[in-house]
Amino acid sequence: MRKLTSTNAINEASLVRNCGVVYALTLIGGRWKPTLLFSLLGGTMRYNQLLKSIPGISERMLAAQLRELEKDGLVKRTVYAEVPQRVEYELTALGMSAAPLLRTMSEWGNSLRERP
Amino acid sequence: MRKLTSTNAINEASLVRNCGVVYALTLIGGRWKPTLLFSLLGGTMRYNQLLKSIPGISERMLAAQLRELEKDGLVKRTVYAEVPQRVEYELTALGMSAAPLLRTMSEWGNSLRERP
DNA sequence: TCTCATACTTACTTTTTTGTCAGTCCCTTA
DNA sequence: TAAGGGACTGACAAAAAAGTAAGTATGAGA
Repeated sequence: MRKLTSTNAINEASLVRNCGVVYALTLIGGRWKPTLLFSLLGGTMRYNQLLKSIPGISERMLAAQLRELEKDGLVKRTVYAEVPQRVEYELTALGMSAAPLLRTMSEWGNSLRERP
Repeated sequence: MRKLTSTNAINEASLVRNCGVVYALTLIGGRWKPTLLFSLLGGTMRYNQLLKSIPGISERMLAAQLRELEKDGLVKRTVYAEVPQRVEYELTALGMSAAPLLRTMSEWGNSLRERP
């Protein structure tokens, strides 16, 4: 749970306000978010499909990160009135707009990995 | 302190290994790192100068984030044999190479901020 | 010897994030 | 009536990140 009046929260809020990078990090910086975004760049996926395709992720974290991405408008969640239940996740236009950024980050990261 | 055998650490390590984005986030994702990088993009700065120019940062966090940036090769620390002590921080070539990425992130972040 | 400036450390607490795991809800078919 | 699939949720615990405050190191000059 977040404590809005902690120094930590206040510092973070102020950094987010003043810095687009920090704000971007709140959107894509969660433990499993880059992986989720990459998965969804490949197309729409169901909850269980994501769960099985991402090694190590727990249901709680999957649901939590998806909820955040949805709240931030990067991901759209669609429930189909079927049995058994079917819920699909896909990137919104905003989510798609992260693709170039993810690519840039990935390239920069990988280039820094290979060094003496 | 880090506990190398926690599920958390294992998950993180595996994500870092498989994903350049996650690796990039370990380099620039700390609370104060984007701000520090932006400050240092403006040129060499001393410890106290950074401390005073970044509202809210504590000495512990400043020193810690600088040490991480230095360990990762993004920042160079130079000690001058003077009295009183003088320590300067500047970006390395690797640190400079983050500039386009920071700009991209900043633009993406700021563009997402303005929405209905 | 005492104080000063600069640049940190260290020990400890609080806050936040992540992980574990059992339980829920909604129908449907046996 | 029970079992089953799919998609979660909740309570609690562990780990990690961040914050607080006081202390250390160094040599210079009063």
